Amino acid sequence: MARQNQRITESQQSMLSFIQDYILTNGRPPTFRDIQRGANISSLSMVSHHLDALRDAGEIEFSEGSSRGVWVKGLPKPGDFMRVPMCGVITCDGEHGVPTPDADALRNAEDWIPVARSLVGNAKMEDLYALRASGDSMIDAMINDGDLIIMRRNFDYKDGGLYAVMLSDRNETTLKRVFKDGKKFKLKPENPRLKPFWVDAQTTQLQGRVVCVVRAM
Amino acid sequence: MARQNQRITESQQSMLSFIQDYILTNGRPPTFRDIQRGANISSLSMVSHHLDALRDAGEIEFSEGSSRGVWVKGLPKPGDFMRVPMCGVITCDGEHGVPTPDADALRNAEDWIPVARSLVGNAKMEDLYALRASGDSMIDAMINDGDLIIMRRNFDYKDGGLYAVMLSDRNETTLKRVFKDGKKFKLKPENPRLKPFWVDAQTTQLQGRVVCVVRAM
DNA sequence: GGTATAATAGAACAAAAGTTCCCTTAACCT
DNA sequence: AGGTTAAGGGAACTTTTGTTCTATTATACC
Repeated sequence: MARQNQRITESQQSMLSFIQDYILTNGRPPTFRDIQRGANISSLSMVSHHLDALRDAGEIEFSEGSSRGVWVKGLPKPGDFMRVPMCGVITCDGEHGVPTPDADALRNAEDWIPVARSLVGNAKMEDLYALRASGDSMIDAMINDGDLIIMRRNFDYKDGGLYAVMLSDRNETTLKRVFKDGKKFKLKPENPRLKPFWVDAQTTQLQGRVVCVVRAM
Repeated sequence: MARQNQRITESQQSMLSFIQDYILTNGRPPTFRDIQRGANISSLSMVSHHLDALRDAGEIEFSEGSSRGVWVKGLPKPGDFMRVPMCGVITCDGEHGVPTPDADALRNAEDWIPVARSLVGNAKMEDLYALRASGDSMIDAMINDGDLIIMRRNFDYKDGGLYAVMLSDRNETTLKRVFKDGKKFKLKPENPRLKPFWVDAQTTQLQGRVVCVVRAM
């Protein structure tokens, strides 16, 4: 039986760190010989042994019979993330409003924000874009100056969500929490200290849904 | 000269999509033979040709002479991200306050949140943990019910940052924006409608710094 | 001290994977 | 139609890389 089932030795630990660093640095797993060199293991068979031990200990997993098949458990994989194009600034000063970029603008953006897929639900990458909030005009929606706002085009309407709302009669686009109320929309600022108000559904367009707000500090 | 410097053919495009999908699904790049099978390319030499074309078009990059060396440009790499352990809930009702887990609690957390490294600056992974905000008691700090708060132990003090502040005389821990003001700390709620107040630096401990706030909707 | 057991080193081997060559087919131009 | 050029197909070849085997050294136990 494998004695190493519980604890791993020092050289196995250093091997594990090397493999993790290698993956983080190079974006792909190392070969056995990469590991031998990088973690100062004396022979290839030792690499193989230690890998077995690490797998028994539940630290790594690897697909046998194929190259570069080692992976450190729990390490994030590229598929856990998406890139979202950065498409401008929300000022909400009435003049600019909330920008709604088209497909071309999305594809050719120069700035891309990496975002965990778990944050954006089942949204397709083509439908997502990011905006930067400017000023404190969205403080009612609990959005602060500098916040990153991730928006989704082609959303499925969900009552009570935050939307980029276009009021065509006032020629104004803002972010508000939206509820359907017969032939009217109830627009409710996110801040509970402010009162909701109603608008006519005919003169109202929901241009995008706020999927996520990120504030780095 | 290579004609394909500008545009890529249809089969090259489908090859590119396959490679991207493969990386996202498997977490490592495909081999030439994987590509041949997966993208229905008739021969290995065609795979090689198309890869050259895609590289000339700036769509991919690859390290020659080593296996699984293809990478789609712009695709996020594991090194772009970190995992942050989820360590409980902030209620801020005076009874619980803001939890401050120790190193062991961090390592053995059951839930891990993937976070873009660009969000957390130069913080080490061991110093980061995540909390879930509960209730609207932190609305003054522009933090809403359900928000994900990423905290950092072992921070370097930065004037004007959001901190988990422990007031030992009141036996209370809350999140506030902090400024040094002689021998006192000025604690300023994030909401500009509320007034700041001062506390004695001696009876005050800064237990952690808020690095990032994430709100999924 | 001797024996059994595990750890180690080194090399050879086998499989996987990248590279190249040559011939065929299609497209294009005059 | 003929010739030139690009695209495609297939296979052989070389390098990279995973696997295994055996002889050797260290360790533990009696």
